[in-house]
Amino acid sequence: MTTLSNRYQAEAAKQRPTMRDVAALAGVGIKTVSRVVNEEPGVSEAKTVRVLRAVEQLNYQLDMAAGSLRRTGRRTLSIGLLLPSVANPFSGEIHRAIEDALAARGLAMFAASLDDDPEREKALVAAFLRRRVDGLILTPIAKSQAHVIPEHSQDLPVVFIDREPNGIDADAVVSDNATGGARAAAHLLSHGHTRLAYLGDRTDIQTARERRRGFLEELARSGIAVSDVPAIENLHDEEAAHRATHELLASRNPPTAIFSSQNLVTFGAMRALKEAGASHKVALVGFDDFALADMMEPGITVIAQHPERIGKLAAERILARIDGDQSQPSTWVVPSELIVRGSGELPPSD
Amino acid sequence: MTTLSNRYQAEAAKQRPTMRDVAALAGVGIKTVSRVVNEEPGVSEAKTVRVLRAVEQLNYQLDMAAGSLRRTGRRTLSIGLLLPSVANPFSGEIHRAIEDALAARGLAMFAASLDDDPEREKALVAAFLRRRVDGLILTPIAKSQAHVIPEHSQDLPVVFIDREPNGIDADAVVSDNATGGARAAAHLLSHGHTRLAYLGDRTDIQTARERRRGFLEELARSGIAVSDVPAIENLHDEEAAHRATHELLASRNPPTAIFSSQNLVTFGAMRALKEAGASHKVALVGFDDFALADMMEPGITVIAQHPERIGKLAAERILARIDGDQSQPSTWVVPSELIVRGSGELPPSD
DNA sequence: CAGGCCGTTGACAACGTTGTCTAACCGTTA
DNA sequence: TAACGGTTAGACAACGTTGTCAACGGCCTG
Repeated sequence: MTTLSNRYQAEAAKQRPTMRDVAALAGVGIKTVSRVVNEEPGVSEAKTVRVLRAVEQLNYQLDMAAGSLRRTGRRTLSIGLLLPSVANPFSGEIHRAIEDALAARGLAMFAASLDDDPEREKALVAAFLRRRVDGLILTPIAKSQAHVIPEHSQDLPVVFIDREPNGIDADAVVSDNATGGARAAAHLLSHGHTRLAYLGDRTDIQTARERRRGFLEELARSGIAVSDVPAIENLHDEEAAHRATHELLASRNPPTAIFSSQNLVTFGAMRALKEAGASHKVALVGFDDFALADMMEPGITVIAQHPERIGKLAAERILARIDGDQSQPSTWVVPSELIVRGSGELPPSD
Repeated sequence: MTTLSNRYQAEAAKQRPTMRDVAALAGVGIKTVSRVVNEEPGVSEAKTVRVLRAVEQLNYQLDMAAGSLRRTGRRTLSIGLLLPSVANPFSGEIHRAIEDALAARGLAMFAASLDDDPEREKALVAAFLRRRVDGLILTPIAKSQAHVIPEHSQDLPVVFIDREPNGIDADAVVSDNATGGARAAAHLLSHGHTRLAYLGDRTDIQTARERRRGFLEELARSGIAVSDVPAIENLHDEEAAHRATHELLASRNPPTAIFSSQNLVTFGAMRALKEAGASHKVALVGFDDFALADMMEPGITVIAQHPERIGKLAAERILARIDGDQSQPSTWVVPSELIVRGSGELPPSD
């Protein structure tokens, strides 16, 4: 029975060849095949050639999973990446920068989207853990990352990106969100604005809170009564931001300058300003750069982040940890940068 | 010696727990643990509870790699995705759509960027094969995919996206590139243009050739002398397209309408038109939609592709193949759509 | 009360690889 | 010639899991 079904399989699907097959064809032991395939030294020229020829002939492909099961350290040469969404251009650039750094080491990347959902964060981390990734790079959203990282994985390298983690002591690579917010405030103030407004993302997102804090603190330092500054939050999509901007413009005492703390919010604000014919009247500074910002009318002044630097740094950190770096975890901050394009330099309209 | 080093390891790094550990703690056999963890039937309520408690207590995580090594069919529950670049928004949307469809089945995705480099295509396909992915979804760039897919992987589900493969008979999901190109031509012709130009991507990219073909064939059908239509190709980035557009506008007999066959090319053309003060004079239709196209002045008319539908279809195909669908491979075509926004409806300027 | 059946359970081998260890072989040297 | 060292080679166990199968106990049936 067993014999029959095995034979059937062998004939029907001609099983994928294993090292044993290669060894048989080359007339050597399987360990010799292993040595050749893994480019280990200590195999004679003659046998190396024979093995390689057999590999070629059978089209043999090493099974890394089987190998890493036995290998000391159990390296799978794969790492897990958890992003807000792979469809998000900012995430995409980080992803690419990480890939470039890790591919050079032969590491493959699992990628997944969290949608800023704490439940997904937990489920996807678990899924990657079950696949025994050598490291984890993630954008946290759950309130705490402590119960997400099982204690037994404490030796698993983890690097957080874009947002700092809570309840776990690990490396993080982030933008200088508060400083960037302050930079936006200072820029608008320097152009004479005194009636400003803040439009921001969900308050459970750490970066949104930081940007708001930096913005408002800078205003306070300059003597603006912060209680009078409209701060409309929890705008998670373009439509919400669009509505909020229209309401702001229609209010009794409309702002002469707006700081939008995230791309989709900036888009919503731009659209509302355009519809209201106020693109050239109300100043706008957005957090995070985007394609075609310079092609708008006026060009959109932004606090640009550097996703490629965030990704590169995160990759360097995870590689260092994988290589055994035991130093104290810490947070790396990638500076943001003001890019002047017109919308942020409009003077107060009255 | 061995005992010593084992004990050392056990104490220093407290090895990740295995089923054996869980079984010992719960006082059951390891097969019972396996059954509980994999939610197989045939385990009494009492033992199930004891096993789950032990799993909890040890923070046990199943090792999927070890499991798939033994499991019949060797499913790894992972699939490989090869895109032009994960940083490319079009690719990102496809990626996301695929992820959404596959995550529901517990499949994880390896993602990698090809950069339209045939060598990378080969290397990355091999890397995914070594990891024994259950399926491969890729955007081909090499001249032939035949030697990329080893014969022994013929039972490996493969779906091509965005471009059709050569030298291998497999499922593909693509946009109607030629029809889209023709649609652009017809649209511009219907607005009275007779002096049109084509700006296109590298000619080794199949979609670029198809878009060009569809565009020119439609012009020919309408009696335009195709030999007089400037077709500037091999524009792979924005800067090249920008230069090409300027040259076009400065030529003796400049076109009154431009068809740009790819996003970066469209951006370059837009920028050149703006600099030349011709945004409202020379009509422009781009292939592929992009964020903020409606916010430009004028809005940019495009032939929109549907990356989310391409991704969804590709995911459905790979799942069907994984589930054993043996039907003849074929190509699914996702229709493109003309989106009218202003730039494509400008009349001939003289 | 014997026999049979069913629901549970766990011992065991096997998946494809790599680490360990011993064997065989070669050429040197005493 | 015997002993030795260095190189090459392969037999074997083990990694953590799942498929197979036999054994157990309880219950029903005749």
